[in-house]
Amino acid sequence: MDREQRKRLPIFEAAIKVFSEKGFEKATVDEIAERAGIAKGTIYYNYGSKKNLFLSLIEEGIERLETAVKKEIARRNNVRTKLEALITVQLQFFDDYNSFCKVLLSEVWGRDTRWEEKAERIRSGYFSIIKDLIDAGKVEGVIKKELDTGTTSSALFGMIGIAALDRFLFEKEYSYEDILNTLKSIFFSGIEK
Amino acid sequence: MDREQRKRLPIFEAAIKVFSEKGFEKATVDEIAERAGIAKGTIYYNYGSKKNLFLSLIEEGIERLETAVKKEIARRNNVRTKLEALITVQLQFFDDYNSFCKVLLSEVWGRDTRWEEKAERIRSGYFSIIKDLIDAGKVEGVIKKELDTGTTSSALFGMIGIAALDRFLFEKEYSYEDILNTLKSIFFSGIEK
Amino acid sequence: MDREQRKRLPIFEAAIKVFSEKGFEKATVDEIAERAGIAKGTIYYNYGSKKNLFLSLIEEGIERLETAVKKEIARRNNVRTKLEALITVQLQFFDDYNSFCKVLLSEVWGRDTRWEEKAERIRSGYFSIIKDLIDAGKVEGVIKKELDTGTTSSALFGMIGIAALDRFLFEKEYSYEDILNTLKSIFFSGIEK
Amino acid sequence: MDREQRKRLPIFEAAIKVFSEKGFEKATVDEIAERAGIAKGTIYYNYGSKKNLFLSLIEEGIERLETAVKKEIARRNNVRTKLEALITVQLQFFDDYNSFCKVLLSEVWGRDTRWEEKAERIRSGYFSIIKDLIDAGKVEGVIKKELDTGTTSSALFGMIGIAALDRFLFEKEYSYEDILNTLKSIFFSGIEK
DNA sequence: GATGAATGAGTTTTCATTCAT
DNA sequence: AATGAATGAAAACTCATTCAT
Repeated sequence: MDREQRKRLPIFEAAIKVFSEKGFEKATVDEIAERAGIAKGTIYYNYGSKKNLFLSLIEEGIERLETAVKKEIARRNNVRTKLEALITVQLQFFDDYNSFCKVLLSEVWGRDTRWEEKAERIRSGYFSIIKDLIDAGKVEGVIKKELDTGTTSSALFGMIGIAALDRFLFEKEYSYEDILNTLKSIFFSGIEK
Repeated sequence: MDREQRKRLPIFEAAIKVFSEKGFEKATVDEIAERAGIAKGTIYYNYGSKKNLFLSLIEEGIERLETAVKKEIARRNNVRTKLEALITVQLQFFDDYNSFCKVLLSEVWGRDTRWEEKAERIRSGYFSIIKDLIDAGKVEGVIKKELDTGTTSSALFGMIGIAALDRFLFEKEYSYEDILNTLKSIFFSGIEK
Repeated sequence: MDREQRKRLPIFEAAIKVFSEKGFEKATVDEIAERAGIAKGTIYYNYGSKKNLFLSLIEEGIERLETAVKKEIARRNNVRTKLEALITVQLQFFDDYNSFCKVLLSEVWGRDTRWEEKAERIRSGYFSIIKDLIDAGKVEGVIKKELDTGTTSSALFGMIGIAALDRFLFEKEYSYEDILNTLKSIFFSGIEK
Repeated sequence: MDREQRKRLPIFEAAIKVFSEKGFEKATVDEIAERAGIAKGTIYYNYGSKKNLFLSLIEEGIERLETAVKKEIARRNNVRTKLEALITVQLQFFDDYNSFCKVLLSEVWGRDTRWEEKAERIRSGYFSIIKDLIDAGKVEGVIKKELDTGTTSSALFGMIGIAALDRFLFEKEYSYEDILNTLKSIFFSGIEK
């Protein structure tokens, strides 16, 4: 860990927690500083502004997701297994970082103008991975050509995300395996017998 | 329109706009009042608090969605067509009120503790409609029994919601028909050929 | 009871309660109206303003005290028994209307400029009764001439008032007789054996 | 004066003035800040709330009174002179800080529930000093045993307080010596010849 | 006479940001 | 590099008062 990280890391972790619990607006820099055990000024020294701290967080989070997804995808050699891997990794990510994902969904997907280009870049960056897979599947002939690629991609992201959040946040008990199998089953072959 | 509505309606409409544009926290009562063309005190006289105004909005919105969905469902006589109707109505609703739905998703589905019981009641109220249909389908034998009902319901809600928002908010051009058909196709028979 | 009183009385009683519980500033016209079971406008129709309602209350209260005191004083024929009567009546009054007296002490005696002439007239009106008795006592030769009349009067008012309030408001149990005897004993012959 | 005091002191002094002139409710944090020559936020940074600022003031004031009283009491060796000292110090205190005392009387003694425990602790703290002296006097045999201790204590506090305030606030001219002697004379040997 | 919906000036409080140390 | 006291703009909310009905 380099010198810069020594201060940045505790801030990062405290920020995730506070933003998750309170949402962007309700979270205060004071509380983040206190939980990180550093002075408020230090946050401004390192990140410049609350907004920028938040964006760094989101960026870092999505990067980790992207990295994990891309790594797993690279290890498979057909669209079907690549998509299965994507679902598994994304679900796992939502499970591991569900409070972060809550923020992601409500603050980044929920808004449009507020986070401007940066949020938009983050969003479309991840989506293009899915889109590329869908398109590849059409070319390979394993995915129905009549499906709209954009809709299919966001539908996949949405079904995993909302289902995951709903399970992880609102239900006390749930079977991770059941969720995963249900999602795969629906996405690949639909609900009908 | 009775007397009570004379002042309440303009507040309602202004509130929807402002909350949609800014989100709950960023929206100010001052702006809502100004846009409604009434004094700020009038909002407090009628709604008691900003939070309560927002909740009334959400409640009214979900009620309209529920009413529309239930009405269409009642007119069909099997699970497949009922679910098709639900998808159609929900997509239509997201199309008609997309800025309202953005708030809905980010403020009500995005948070847990913040809106407490009322938001929770609203959320689970709508979900139980979907769950009942899924369960009925399993009984009828047209839906795979191995699917987890809860996951299936939230997956459906999520795929429609996120796809709709993504299309309606971020894309300039989109085909409503394509989105609808894609969603139905995925949900009922999956993406695979 | 004449027509005017039919509306004024319930307002009066509700006002006493609310002002006593909350103090002048914290008391709201809304609450007074609600407790009186009439519309807010009616209070303004009858009293013109919150301040005026309050002042009417104080005036009426002091008038009752003055009347009771004067009546008892008139029935005695020497300063000693007149003063004893005054102490008894004032203590009784503070016991009967202790919440009203709390307001009296804190809002009228506690302030100077706020209630201006009217409060001042009320205050000095009651004080002059005591002063006259003290002076008469000096002339009669039963009261020490070296005592400052003004100081003696306010000291008497203060010892009764504060003692009464302290007993009636802060102590659960107290003996009315003990308080009365203690006050008389101190005022007439001091604490020393 | 340490660093903390550099900003706290001007706030303190401005607050005393404003609260004394207006009373707690009518006083505004805006005015206190303006008179202290600092920003409004600084008051909240240092005291947290208007209520807390007020309470700190009262606490500090009573502490000074208590300290002064205790110091003088300790220097005397019998109840009579101790009580004389108490009367002198309290009267002096009311003379020096009469505007502060006005607030003290109306906001702390006038209310019950509003300032809750803290105000109650302040009140009973001071009263127990007087009570202890009275009880000691009874034991010593110099004070009449038939007097109720509680009533005697509050009567003493009340006669000094109300007399002082009445003189210092409402009369243009008064003799400090006359007031002091009159109070002592009444309290120890009563008004009668 | 009585009402109560509407008002808007005025208050407390919060908090991101700055900057002297 | 790091700090944290100070700031001030902005926001939610209150409530005495008015006035059309």
